[in-house]
Amino acid sequence: MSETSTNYNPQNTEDKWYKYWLDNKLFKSTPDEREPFTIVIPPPNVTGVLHMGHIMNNTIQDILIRRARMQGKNACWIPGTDHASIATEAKVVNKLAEEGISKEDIGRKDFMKHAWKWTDKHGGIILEQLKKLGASCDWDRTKFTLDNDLYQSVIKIFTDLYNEGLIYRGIRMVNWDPKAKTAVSDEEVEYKDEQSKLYYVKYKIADTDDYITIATTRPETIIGDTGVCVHPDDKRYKHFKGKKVIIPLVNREVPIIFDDYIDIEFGTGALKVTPAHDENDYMLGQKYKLQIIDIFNENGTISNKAGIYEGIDRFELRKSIIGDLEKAGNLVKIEDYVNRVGYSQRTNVPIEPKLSMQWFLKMEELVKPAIENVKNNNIHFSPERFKNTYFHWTENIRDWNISRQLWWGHRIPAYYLPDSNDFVVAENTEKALESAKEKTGNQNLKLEDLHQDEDVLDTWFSSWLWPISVFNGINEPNNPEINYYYPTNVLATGHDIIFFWVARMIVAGYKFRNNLPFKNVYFTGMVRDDKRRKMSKSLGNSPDPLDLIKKFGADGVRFGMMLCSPAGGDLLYVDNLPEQGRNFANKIWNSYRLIKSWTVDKEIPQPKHSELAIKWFKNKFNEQIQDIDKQYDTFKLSAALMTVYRLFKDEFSSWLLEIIKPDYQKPVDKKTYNEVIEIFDKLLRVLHPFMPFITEEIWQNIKERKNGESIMISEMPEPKIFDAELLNNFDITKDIITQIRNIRKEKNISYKNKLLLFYKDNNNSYNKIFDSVIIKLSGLDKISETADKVEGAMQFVIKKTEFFVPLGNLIDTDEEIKKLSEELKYTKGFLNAVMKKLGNERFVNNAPPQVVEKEKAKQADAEAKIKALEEQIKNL
RNA sequence: GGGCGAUUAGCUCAGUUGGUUCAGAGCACUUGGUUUACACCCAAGGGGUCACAGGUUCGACUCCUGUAUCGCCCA
Repeated sequence: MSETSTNYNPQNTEDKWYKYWLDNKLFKSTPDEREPFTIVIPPPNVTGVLHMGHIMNNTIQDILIRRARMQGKNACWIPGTDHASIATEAKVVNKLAEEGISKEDIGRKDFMKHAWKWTDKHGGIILEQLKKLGASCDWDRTKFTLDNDLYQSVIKIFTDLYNEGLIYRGIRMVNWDPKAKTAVSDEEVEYKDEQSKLYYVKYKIADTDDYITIATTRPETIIGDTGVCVHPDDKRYKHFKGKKVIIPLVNREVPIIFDDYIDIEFGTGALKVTPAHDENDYMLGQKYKLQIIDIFNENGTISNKAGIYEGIDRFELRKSIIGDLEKAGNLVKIEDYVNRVGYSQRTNVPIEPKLSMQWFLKMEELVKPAIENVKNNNIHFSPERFKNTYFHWTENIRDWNISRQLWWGHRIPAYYLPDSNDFVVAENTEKALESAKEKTGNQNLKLEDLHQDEDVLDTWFSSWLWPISVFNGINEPNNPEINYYYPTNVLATGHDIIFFWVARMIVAGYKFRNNLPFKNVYFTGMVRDDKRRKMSKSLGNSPDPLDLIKKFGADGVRFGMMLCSPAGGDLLYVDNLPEQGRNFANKIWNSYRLIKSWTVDKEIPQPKHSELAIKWFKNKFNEQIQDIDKQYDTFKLSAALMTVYRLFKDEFSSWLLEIIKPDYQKPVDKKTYNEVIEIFDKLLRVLHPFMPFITEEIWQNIKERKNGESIMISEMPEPKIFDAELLNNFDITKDIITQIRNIRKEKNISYKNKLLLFYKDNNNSYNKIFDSVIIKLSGLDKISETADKVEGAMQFVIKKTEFFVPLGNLIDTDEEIKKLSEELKYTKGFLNAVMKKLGNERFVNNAPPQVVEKEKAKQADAEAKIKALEEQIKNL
């Protein structure tokens, strides 16, 4: 890009520098003697594409990792993807369906070929997109949860846990997703309030003409009923003791049972019991040994078990069964009713509670260290409030259903013996055969005789190992990489997966490494639109991040994202955020252009104002660096960015550069030039983690750099001691300059007309140190002290000092008196409030001495100011 | 139904252990400005009873109780 271009153009620099970083292997990390700083990426779905949430999340990680790298740590950011069992399999199934193929038709082996083909085609796109954002991952370390070593890790862990007796197989009521045809975990069910109906249906009491009426929201499950339950204390039904009822339509005779589980007030106080399709009914069924009739097929249609309606969809049946019940004379009435319905997060169809054979992991013992080490802050959460949610879940932990009825994933290493439900669990087929021979005593057993479990493991059952398995720490627990990089430093992830992933990783860390997986967890919020809706593809309210990068530059997008994303808080995305980022990039660019446009004259001496301004800025810089460090340490990245932003824009550009800027077409002195380049260099470094591209572009140009040098491996400035009094004096200087600027504006006086400034130092408190700066920025001829009032002058008071700017007949005396009187009135009011406090005995006696001292100081200051103001008014 | 959190300027949010830099920032807004780095800019300015009601305290945005509204999690 031409250096004269007044607008920064990111498209000319971003790809260039990313390639430079890659070519010079600057993202690469190998273990060495330095302190490691490790982040593992929350692996996105391998066939997914970048969305705004990824942008925010990965920007945060990149900022942290780039800063650590510049602080001299061995920074390692591991990228990768996960196989997203349900989501990916669903995509492949859909694609095959378009070709008229079902996965059952082609079988497991061929299906897997298709799935891998799909993965190869779409996989990793998201990682390429992250490069556009500037992500400084060590790409040579890219991992995928189905890579051979990661696959083996999962199988090994399953086997070990099984052998320890922590994994078991059992029939359980699971959340069945009839579309994906798999069980999903409790965490993957989303409950929604739904407007529905409550149907009242009467069941005939066997061998009588009596009826009992039940209320249900799910009339289609009537055909699976194997009992009716009432409360033992319910007077209405006492006489039914020992009786049976006839289930309508199917004419099944089932017992009436009595249990105090029943809520007498709800509906009719009589509950139909369907043990196969409701968790509580199942519990009742077990207790009273009721028959279990599973009326559904895997896809949500009616099975042949009930004997009627076979093949009809569950929701179709709900509609049609009502007519049938009415015809049969069993329908009593229908009421409107709001109830909560569980939906599968993956496929968004209503969950069907279903009994099925699943694999479970016992969690009760495993979770204990995970609770303890968050409680004692070994693992720190930011923001801390997420601990509450975390404890609530971990302290009420339930066994984890780890099997999924899918093919895409880690296949459960359980091998069934011939014609048996008995099985062996082993890491590979050879070992399985060995165990099987042992178990059966049949030495002639062949591999073909064994049948491996058809199901795969929950995707999270591989993700929970991620911080360990990316370093191959499961298969080779003592390899140098895992020993060096683990535990990792920070995990940055959305708070929505605190249970799915974060908690389980902590469990895995302690179980398999006896050590925490990460020291800090930075929970991000959700990216929402201006109406606070979550951004999602289905709503169509999310911009394409790559378009944004094209439009505003990666630096601009990163800046916009970070500026408004407090830890854990939601980010309301609007277009003017990256726009602000782009504008700021442009500001930085123009500061560079300004400095580059100066010609340097070695002969001229450094002006006083430049020397002072640079001295001031260095102190300001150190003060601000201290703040920034504190903000980083507490993960307040938005605040840190804001501090850098204001430091650059306000202090550097608007004050320092304006002071040292040479007059038009005049050269700058060598000393000032060198020093401002040094300052600029440091500012760029502080900015670099947030805006890596523009800072590199300018950093490479402000000085001669060697090939392979880069700002991203330069040293991050560290906070040094600063002179607070000097900073304070400069603030007063700014006040004075602002006052004079206001006078110019008010009286319409051009900067071409030089002014005079007099000050009357009443208490010997005015420090003249920055006078040369005031002269330069206010367009003054000179500043002089005066012992008396100055006639025909604009006046103002700062602290205890009176100032005069003589303007002769331009002065409107009445106007001035009015202005000064207003300030006097305000100051008197202020003093009044202070005096009231000091006059309060209880305040003086009870408040700590330094607070009282402060009030007294306020009093003295206000009194001095009042005196000065009264003086000025008298002058007029 | 249970739990957690929020409510501060038009918008998005800071406000660390109650007391001068505690009423703030950015954006938006208003006014003025082509003083040759930047109009993707500069300078100046307006704007809040800190949701409401009580209480504790010499003193409350900050602590306590209650109310209202909203959000999230769990059942």
